[in-house]
Amino acid sequence: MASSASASLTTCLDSPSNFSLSAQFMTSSSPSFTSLLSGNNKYMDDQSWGLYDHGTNDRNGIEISNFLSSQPPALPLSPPPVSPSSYWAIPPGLSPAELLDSPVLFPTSYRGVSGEEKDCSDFSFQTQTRPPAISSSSSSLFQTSSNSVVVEKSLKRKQEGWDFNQLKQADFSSDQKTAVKSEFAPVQSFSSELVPLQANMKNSSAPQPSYSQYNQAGHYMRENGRSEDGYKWRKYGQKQVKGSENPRSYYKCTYPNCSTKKKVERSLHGHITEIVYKGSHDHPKPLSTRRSSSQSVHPSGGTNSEISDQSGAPMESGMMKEDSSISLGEDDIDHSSPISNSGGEDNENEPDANGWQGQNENESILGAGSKTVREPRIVVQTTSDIDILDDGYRWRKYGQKVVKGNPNPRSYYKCTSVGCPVRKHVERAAHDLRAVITTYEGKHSHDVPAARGSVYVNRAPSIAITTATAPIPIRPSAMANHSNQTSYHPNSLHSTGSGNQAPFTLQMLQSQGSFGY
DNA sequence: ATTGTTTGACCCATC
DNA sequence: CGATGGGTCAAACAA
Repeated sequence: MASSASASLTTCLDSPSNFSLSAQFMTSSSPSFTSLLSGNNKYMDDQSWGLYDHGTNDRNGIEISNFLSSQPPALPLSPPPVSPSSYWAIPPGLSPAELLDSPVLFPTSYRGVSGEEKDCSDFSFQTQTRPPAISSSSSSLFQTSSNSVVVEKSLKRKQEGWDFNQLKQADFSSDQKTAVKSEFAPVQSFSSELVPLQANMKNSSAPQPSYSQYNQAGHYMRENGRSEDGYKWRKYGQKQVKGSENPRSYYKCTYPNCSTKKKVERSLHGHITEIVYKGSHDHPKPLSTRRSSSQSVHPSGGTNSEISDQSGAPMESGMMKEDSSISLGEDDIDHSSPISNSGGEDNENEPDANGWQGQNENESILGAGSKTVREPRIVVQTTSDIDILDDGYRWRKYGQKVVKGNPNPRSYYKCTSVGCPVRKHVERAAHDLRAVITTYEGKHSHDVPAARGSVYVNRAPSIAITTATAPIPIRPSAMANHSNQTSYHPNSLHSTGSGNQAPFTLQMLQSQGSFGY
């Protein structure tokens, strides 16, 4: 395929310390996203990959703190109908789940490859997806003939000690690594299981929640019997795996004849530390009762059962098509969660406790590109070139500090838009100055400012992983395939410098709504 | 009655 | 062949 698809994986990080990597995949040579993700993947070793190229991954010693989850591949192996949204649909797994569900780009959080993982055979992505926002949508783009996709990431949180989220850190401490693996499934949507985490992330600033709050993740997962990745799972076993104090749960998709399974490891605090998907769903996601209200009415006036997919084919009643354009709005986010709160504001002062160096002067615009993460609560990106981190928003630098585990200062930025609580911090990877780790927190309450540049250009292939802690409003079209998962990182969506273009164009992305789809 | 979880036992692959 | 460990089964239990 001659298309270059840049895919961003968004994952939710439990804590600021976590970081996700955003990567843009150049598929000109046609490595499928899946292939890229899969272990053994030669592409991972390929120098073309910015991250690896620069040795920013675990192999190089970079440790990433918590990784919440990844998303499974629940996607149809075949490309969706023509809707742009479908292109952007991301597979589940990379939700981690839904994020991965989406075909093309989806922000998935990349936890980085744990040092344990050798030779990058396992490429781990962690994604925490906020409940709705994290839909993995990259399925189409990443769809490949390959049946196996392994996204694994284990990152050790290296940053600790920041008051910023002691709570999170505490949890993380227990989570030595988090990884998401997707086996056999080309696309996945990140499991929504991550959603809870995101919610928690969102509240990072709030009074420290008890661990029990974190455990509420399970709540999301069980809502209506389905996890946030949109599928319904039945737990059929649990074991204590040797070498890990975290119990591993085994789930099967409850859809008739669907053999998709997933293994979920959770920390003692309930955080998902690893998700491994096996198999791929050959059916649409079941409609969730929760969303049914918003989905009940089709624009055309039809009911769910009458909704047609992009190709005009009738949708199976009771099922939600992967690439449906149903939007996951705020309603999908559980704001009532004890842990959820205004997210963002609380962090304002946190830095102070740790030698925070406030700076209100430097206003910097990190991103010129029109694509940006719209509302990821937390987005961590690791790229080989900081330029690709542009997100289109305007930022004001308000502080800088050196965090534990990384000699490089982390600068802190706040969105300059009035009333917008979004913040992000950027730092060079400890082991590779060429790698930049950007973490977003909060969600933008506004659109991306007029882009200085409409086209985002990657100088080098990179892997971007973004994580969001809080639900991100998603436009209907954007969420098409990943209704519940991760937020997409704009950067990942940007076209790369390669001559091969992805099936979608920037315009398509823009027209698709937030997340630059 | 239905649905989902828990948990000990069993199966099987690997060493 | 036995030990080990991961994965699955299925009865019991809970909501």
